[in-house]
Amino acid sequence: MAKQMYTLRDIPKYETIRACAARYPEIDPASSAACVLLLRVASDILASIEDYLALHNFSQGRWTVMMLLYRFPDNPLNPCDLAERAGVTRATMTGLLDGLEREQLVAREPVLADRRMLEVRLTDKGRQALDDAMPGYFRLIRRLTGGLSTQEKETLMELLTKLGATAMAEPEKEEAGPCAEAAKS
Amino acid sequence: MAKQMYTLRDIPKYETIRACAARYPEIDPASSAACVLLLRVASDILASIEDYLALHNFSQGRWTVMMLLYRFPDNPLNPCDLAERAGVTRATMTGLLDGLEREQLVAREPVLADRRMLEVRLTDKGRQALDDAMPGYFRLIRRLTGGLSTQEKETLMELLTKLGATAMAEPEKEEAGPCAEAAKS
DNA sequence: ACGAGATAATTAGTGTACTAACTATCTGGT
DNA sequence: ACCAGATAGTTAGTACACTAATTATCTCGT
Repeated sequence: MAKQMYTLRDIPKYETIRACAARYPEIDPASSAACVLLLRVASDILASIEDYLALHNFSQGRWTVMMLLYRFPDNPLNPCDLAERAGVTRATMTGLLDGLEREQLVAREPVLADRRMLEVRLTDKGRQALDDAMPGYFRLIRRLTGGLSTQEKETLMELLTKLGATAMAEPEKEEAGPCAEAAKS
Repeated sequence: MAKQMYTLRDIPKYETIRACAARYPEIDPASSAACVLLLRVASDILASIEDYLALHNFSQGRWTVMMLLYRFPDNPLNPCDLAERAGVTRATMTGLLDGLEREQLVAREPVLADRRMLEVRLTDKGRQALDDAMPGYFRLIRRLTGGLSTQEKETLMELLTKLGATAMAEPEKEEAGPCAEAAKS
């Protein structure tokens, strides 16, 4: 049942890093240990989530698409929007939508105003599948973070925010066109 | 240059979660937000690392193998050991070793005592490649975590340890055979 | 009003990791 | 001594996400 690991790989083990510290002066053991631990915990949590979603025949990517569509029932999204919001390429989104459409969870429809675009909508079957999976999904997340008090969660989030801000201090590449950018709520 | 994301996908956005909280009583916004942020920061850090490794023609998986081999120069490892330590399946390890061997970074050698097994060793070329990449790798990690003080890193690690312990409270599946388990240092 | 360039979606091809099944070898109980 | 079952490594087939190239459509400046 439990998948080996979805995709976030094992990462050099803590001991490995310590062993190397003797040979490479660049190593800051505290930094390395924090990094490894962060990636490992994230990987474990992600694996749990993937395992749960797999029971409902969703992958993380497909689930993300469904959640996005669920959120904007009135304001249909096109594949380009979805790709940007989900953080994948448009090519990947094509594949995700192919799969979801094959199972009739979503439908693609032409946009009259711009024939390059499509509109993607949840079908009734899709909405149903989402309703079935959603409660358990959020129960799982609550359980996964249950070891921390509210205060601790806040502290964790502060530290992660700080960490994220530093870590992201350079790439932030601009990919392609504006792609609507509507409905920012 | 900067890859879209290696594999850890975007994960439902923070706003998405908040929007859903109104409709699903199971949602604990603090838990969800913490989870999303953790996965997002981990994903960003992982992407930075992958980008760096790609410059040296390593993937995370291949890098992990090289680090493991580097660490046990005297006590050669077999593919099964490597797979277990790296957290991938034996089949995946076969593929990683195929690639590394093709580029002459590692060598497979027969084990006389048990003809089912192989021993994997770093070649000189492999050791050289590792030496080239290692300093920058650890400088990157130090930079990525540079936004946190030593004290903050410690707090973060405590929280992550706690979180990880809870999150991992059930699967922990036993996969296959003992596979040596030697050299635990 | 027309053509260059931008944008949307797709297709083709690659890389990586998984499961399942297969081959070869080893081990231990009778 | 031998065979059932365990173990090591590989192969075959699948899934997913990427880049690059392709096709269709739109937009804007002259």
